[in-house]
Amino acid sequence: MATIEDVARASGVSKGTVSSVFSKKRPISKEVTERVLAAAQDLNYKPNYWARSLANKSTRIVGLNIQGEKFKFSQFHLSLLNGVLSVCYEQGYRLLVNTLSHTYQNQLEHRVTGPADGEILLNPEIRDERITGLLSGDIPLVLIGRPSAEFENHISYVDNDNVSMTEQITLYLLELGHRNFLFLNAPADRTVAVDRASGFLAAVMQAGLSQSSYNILYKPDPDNSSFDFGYKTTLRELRANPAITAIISDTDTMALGVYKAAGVLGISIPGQLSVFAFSDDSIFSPEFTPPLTGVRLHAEQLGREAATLLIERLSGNLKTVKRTIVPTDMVIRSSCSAPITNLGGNQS
Amino acid sequence: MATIEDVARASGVSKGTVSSVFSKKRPISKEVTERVLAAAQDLNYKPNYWARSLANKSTRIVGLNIQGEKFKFSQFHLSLLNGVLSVCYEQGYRLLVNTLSHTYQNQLEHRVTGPADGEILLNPEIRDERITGLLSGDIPLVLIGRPSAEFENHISYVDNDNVSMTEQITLYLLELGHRNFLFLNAPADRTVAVDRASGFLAAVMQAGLSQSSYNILYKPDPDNSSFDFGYKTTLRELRANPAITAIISDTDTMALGVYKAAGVLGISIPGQLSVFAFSDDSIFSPEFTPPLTGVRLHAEQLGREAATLLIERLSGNLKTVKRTIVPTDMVIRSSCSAPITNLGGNQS
DNA sequence: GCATTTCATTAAACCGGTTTAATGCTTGGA
DNA sequence: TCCAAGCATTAAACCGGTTTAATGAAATGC
Repeated sequence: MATIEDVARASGVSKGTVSSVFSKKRPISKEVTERVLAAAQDLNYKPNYWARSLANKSTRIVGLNIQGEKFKFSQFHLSLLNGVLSVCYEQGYRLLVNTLSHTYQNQLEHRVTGPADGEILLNPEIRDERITGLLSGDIPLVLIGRPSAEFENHISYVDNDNVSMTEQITLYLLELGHRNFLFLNAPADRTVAVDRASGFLAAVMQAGLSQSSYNILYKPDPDNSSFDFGYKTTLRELRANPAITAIISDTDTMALGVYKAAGVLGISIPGQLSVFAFSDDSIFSPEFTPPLTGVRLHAEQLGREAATLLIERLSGNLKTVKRTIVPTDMVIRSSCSAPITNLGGNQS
Repeated sequence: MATIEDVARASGVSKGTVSSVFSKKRPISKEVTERVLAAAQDLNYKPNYWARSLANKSTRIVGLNIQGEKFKFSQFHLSLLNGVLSVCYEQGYRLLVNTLSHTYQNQLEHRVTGPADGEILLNPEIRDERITGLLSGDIPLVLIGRPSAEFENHISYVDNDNVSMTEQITLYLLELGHRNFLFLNAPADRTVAVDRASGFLAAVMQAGLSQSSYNILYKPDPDNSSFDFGYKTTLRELRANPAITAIISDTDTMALGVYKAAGVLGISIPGQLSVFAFSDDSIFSPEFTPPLTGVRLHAEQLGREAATLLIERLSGNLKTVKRTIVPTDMVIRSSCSAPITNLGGNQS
């Protein structure tokens, strides 16, 4: 590949001039510009990305940091990614997906500064090593999801209002008459799970429910299939406690597992069991049988906002820490209804 | 951020030595290594990615080239991406998603060499400018999907056997007794659409069907929603020609649109209309009502193979052009059956 | 008409690493 | 004991761009 030196020589000017022609950072006479461009064309020259990045101290690359171990993109991430990408597209940024195993990254010969100008970090955990790691390299950082309290005032983030949202949807189910809940929550170490649990608890406490009338279970591991978790857990819990009339599920995929379990058990939705799901972002949930009631998190907008926030910061327009709350909205379809009144009394 | 120079000074050795300690490319005495590492720790030093890439002429970044304009990831791409990422993860490569508008990239000041060591190119079109562009920069290239004939022997690619696959599924529908088809194909400028069309045509010709008994329509634009296209087109075509008994649809999302249209028209699936879909990779299609019959393309494996091929090439183990065919398999569920025998005769 | 400003251009330094060729020191063999 | 080989280390060149300070020519002011 031809270098700037070659072009300079071929067009009889200095490196600096060629540089200016390409970067347009300094005026060059029309005549010289044309001569340089012609030579560049001849030699099929393009400025080298890395040399330029090194000198400019900027790459126009945004990093997407997903948790390391064998991560799989889900429906939710898909929308989120589309949001991030659309902003990158508009702003001329490339997106780098960080996918390196911890063992790889911890090897001495692979420990380097990130190639990106800034990072978007997904699914923050309670004490997230990634945050401290990135913070020490002082590259701009935006989270999607709330960080743990210690960082809350030091990092920009984008999130839904998980606490009050969950409180509201629980109230909705309570008003329908439900008194026995199974809450299939996100993995326990993630802040989103904590927030949803506290919103849920606020509502059930307010309604004066006893501890025995609800059960919060956490998806064991991000690697596990949501569908399987929904299916198996529902099967087990519903057998153990037939009094349950409402299940709140982490995602629509998980809800599908709940549907399947209900089918196996011969339990009708919503007649005998109401199902509610977060993350109603897939095109499929309206087509469930029955159509799924849930809350739309607007993953795409979350992605857009996060990318916008980060790029704002990178371009120097934003100095302070900023928090963006993306509103959610409930979409009521047909998977939740009043429970069949059980005249035989409440067993625990 | 501390540089290698700082560390060298602090530990009383030369830059070269520090470099060797970190890159492990040359032995350094244990004593010196420890001294350097201690100094690096003190200064919170990490080698600079860009500088290293520049000197090494390698970035360990794989590029994913999606077509430029306002691309949205679909369910299919999701699986594909997961496949690519899993290989990157194992091999210590980062993934860069190329998302720059053409207008941006064509600006002189933004025309640079790619930051990636190699590229995976998605959805090749008949005469794909991206291919010639990348080829001239002679960076290694792997396609997912068949390139047009001119490149077929010059580029490695991964693909399904679209022609014979489509022929087979058409034969399957023919054997069920269908004689009037609507084929909702991928966008016309993509090679996959050409291949599927020719497989379809081979089967219907073989069966001696006249031109009036089938209709191939192409999704107008990659930006359009598959769901909407499936819905609106089915509505229109089925009204115009009620003789149609089978619809072959590009994706499961599109099939969902077909379902919806059938619902609106009061047409039962599979009783009055059989629906078949490519790309049965989503977790949702088994849960359609009725469960969708389709062909699994194994998008994740396509992604894995492509990434593997590319990385093999990058590490120098592979010199020649290679072609990988990922087998497909039909998953027969309940959306296709024999058409209701129409004793009233065939209208065109 | 002369001093001054403006302007395009350039040589050299710089970004932060890696690598080559040279250096001096220790080993090993005869 | 002497010379060759092996070894860790270093100074300097290099990767391919950008940028600063200096230069000389043209344009401007009075």
